[in-house]
Amino acid sequence: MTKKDKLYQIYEVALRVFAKYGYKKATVEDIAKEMGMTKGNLYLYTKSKKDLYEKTVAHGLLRWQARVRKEMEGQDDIVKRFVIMCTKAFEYLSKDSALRAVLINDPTIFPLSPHEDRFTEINRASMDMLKGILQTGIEQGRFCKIDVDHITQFLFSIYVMFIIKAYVKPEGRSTQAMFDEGLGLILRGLLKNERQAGQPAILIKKRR
Amino acid sequence: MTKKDKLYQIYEVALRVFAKYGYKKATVEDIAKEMGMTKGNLYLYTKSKKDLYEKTVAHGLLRWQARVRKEMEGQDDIVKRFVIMCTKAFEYLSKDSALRAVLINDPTIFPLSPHEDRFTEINRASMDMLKGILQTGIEQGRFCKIDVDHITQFLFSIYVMFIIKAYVKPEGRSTQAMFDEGLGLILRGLLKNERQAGQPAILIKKRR
DNA sequence: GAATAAATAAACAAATTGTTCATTTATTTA
DNA sequence: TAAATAAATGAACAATTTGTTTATTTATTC
Repeated sequence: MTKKDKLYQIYEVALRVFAKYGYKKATVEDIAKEMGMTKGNLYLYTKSKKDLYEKTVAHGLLRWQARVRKEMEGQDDIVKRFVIMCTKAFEYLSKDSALRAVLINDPTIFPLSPHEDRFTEINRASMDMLKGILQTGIEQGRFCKIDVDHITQFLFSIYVMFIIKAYVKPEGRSTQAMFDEGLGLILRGLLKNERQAGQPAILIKKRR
Repeated sequence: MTKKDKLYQIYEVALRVFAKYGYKKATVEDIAKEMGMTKGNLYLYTKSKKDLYEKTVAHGLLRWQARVRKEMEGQDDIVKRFVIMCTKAFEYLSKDSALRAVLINDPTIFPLSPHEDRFTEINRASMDMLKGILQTGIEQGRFCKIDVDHITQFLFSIYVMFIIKAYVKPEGRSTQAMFDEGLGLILRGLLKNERQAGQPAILIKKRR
């Protein structure tokens, strides 16, 4: 087994342990035990507890990102790609309970203010993905000619807000409907008037 | 507020904290904070962390017992009392998630072997309750003339086994059916042949 | 079988946590 | 009101836990 594989395995295990106990109450021995090794050995793979935590969270965020990327690949219609990206990115945390728990325990992972973001690289990549879609949408004449950079920032901010409202500090059950309606509104703002061109309007799948 | 009330409040809070973190990861400061006091002050009410834990668990067990007692009071038919006692005692933990979590985290609280039992006083009282019902059942000619002491031990042992199987180390979903069928069987063994006397047979409510 | 890598267990320092105590703040009683 | 009692605090201390390092052993590779 290569060192990369082992690290992957460690991050998976560590994510579960941090999810279960939270950063403070989780010990490196908890993680080592769960890995079936001694903590001394675990330190061959990591610099410190803090470092292990940050790497573990990054691992979780990257998996989230990769999952969304993969879901999008199937689609070549750029508008549908946009919708899939939004919906899949939003619903992901409902299925990854470990990462969700870690996020609830440490909301600073996904802050509203970019200057407080410890995972700028990862989130920049997400924004680039979004930006790319907006750009090709415009090139293909499907989206209006918007200010791509600012709209990317705008949409990503909304996305972060939704994640916080839905998973990190959940209040009611209305967030889902809010998301569906909000996405519909944004899409209408984004789309060139395809309805007038006789094409059928894009519809967003509503959930129950 | 009297000292008894404060202690009651402390045990309630401590039970929740021990349920959330487990004995090892819970700190007396966690409990003090949740109580809105300093740990120094908490030590005015308790001898040590271990002592607080044991008292807290005892508190939880006594509430369980009291709840069952109260449920029984409504009934004066001794056979129905018996059935209510069994079913309510068994289903209680499904509603007390805090005590259940503490039990899962520390199975030694409710051991199969009486000589490992740290809460003999409480469990003795439960057995006395059971014994009393058997005795009056016999006196009223509803139950067979069984060896009350040994049958009390026997039934209590089965009860402990069921609690472990259903809540402490749950395996499948069949425990509920097992309980219903088992109770039916035991009741038939216990009852004097009322069916031959023309009386309607006692029926146990089956759950879904 | 030498050389390298991976794992261990013990050791140590730093941090946390259990426990005590002198002092302050609040409450009761005279 | 003032003395007396009780309740709460926060700092201090000791004991334990935990993060981190290192010398040594075990496994793998060449």
